[in-house]
Amino acid sequence: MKPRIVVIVGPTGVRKSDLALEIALQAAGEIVNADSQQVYRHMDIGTGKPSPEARRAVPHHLIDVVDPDDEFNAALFREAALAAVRQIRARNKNVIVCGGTGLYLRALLGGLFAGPAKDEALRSRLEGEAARSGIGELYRRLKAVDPELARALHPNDRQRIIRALEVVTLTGKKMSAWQKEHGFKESWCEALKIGLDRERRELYERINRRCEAMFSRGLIDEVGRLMQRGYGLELKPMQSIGYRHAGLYLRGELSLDEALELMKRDTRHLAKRQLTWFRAERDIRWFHPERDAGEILKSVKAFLQ
RNA sequence: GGCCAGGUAGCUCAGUCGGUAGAGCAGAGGACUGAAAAUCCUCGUGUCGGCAGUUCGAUUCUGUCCCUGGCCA
Repeated sequence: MKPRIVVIVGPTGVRKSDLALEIALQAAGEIVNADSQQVYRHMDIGTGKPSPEARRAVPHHLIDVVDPDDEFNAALFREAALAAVRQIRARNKNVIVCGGTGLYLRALLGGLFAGPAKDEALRSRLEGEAARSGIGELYRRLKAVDPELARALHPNDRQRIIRALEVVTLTGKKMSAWQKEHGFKESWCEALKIGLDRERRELYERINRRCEAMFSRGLIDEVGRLMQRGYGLELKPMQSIGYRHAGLYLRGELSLDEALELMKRDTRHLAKRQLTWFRAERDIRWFHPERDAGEILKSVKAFLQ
């Protein structure tokens, strides 16, 4: 019989973490983080990690598991998250997955096709070509080797075009074929997916205030400390929301106020993309984080027995 | 009080040598299989400040009034 796990998703700032904590306390659970930024050590304020008190009250997994200059991605996430799930279940506790990174959640619940990891050398070669002859050239090549995927991608989507070329050259098999075979079908659990959302105005208000709070709690200093440790602004997690803005401020390219306003805007945009992702998933049950708190707990308990 | 510059999309502004208007940002919607807090796509009708005049026709010209900013009193 497949294990039952509770999954809490939603846009940034909606109040997922508090609710996950509440559920974990009430349902003898432990939390598995599914946020692509909270995995990094030393990045606390800007990623909105749960507080030390919360982490003391309930074990949180997949937080602070890699350094900012370590490689991390959806596949590594899946592996580590599955290991955490095994541990939790060995302890006879319930698994509460909580996070806003749609791809990570999908990778965890449905798997990824067994394609190759990224090949730095190949990628930079393709990047170089794109820079020289334009991404259109790479798109044309993709169209020749994998017309089906090319049709699904926009000619400007350089990231996906390069990944698709990487997959064919490394495996000799079209990415569209990999995808069709796989289809995220590696389901190993039965998930109760709880989506959290609230009125857009209110969500954006919360995001704005949260960004302000992050600034006043010392986001700029946190970024300064990361740089002192030798983590440059070019690193992937240092380019995430809040960190890149603080970096631009520290380099004198933005005023404090501009940095804050841009961070708010980019966070709002992120929330919207997250909502687009999760709305497309048909098996999510949507709730309001406060108004429906009682109902959520009830359905979680019923689901877990 | 006088002079000057403005009042056009939620914001900043462009424009129409008279044929009822368009960019950026904001915002909305969407895509997403090892970079995902990333990457990418789509979406712009609003008494063109009010009233009157000239005109076949005014947001565009004229007059007047109102508002905003600056300078001078």
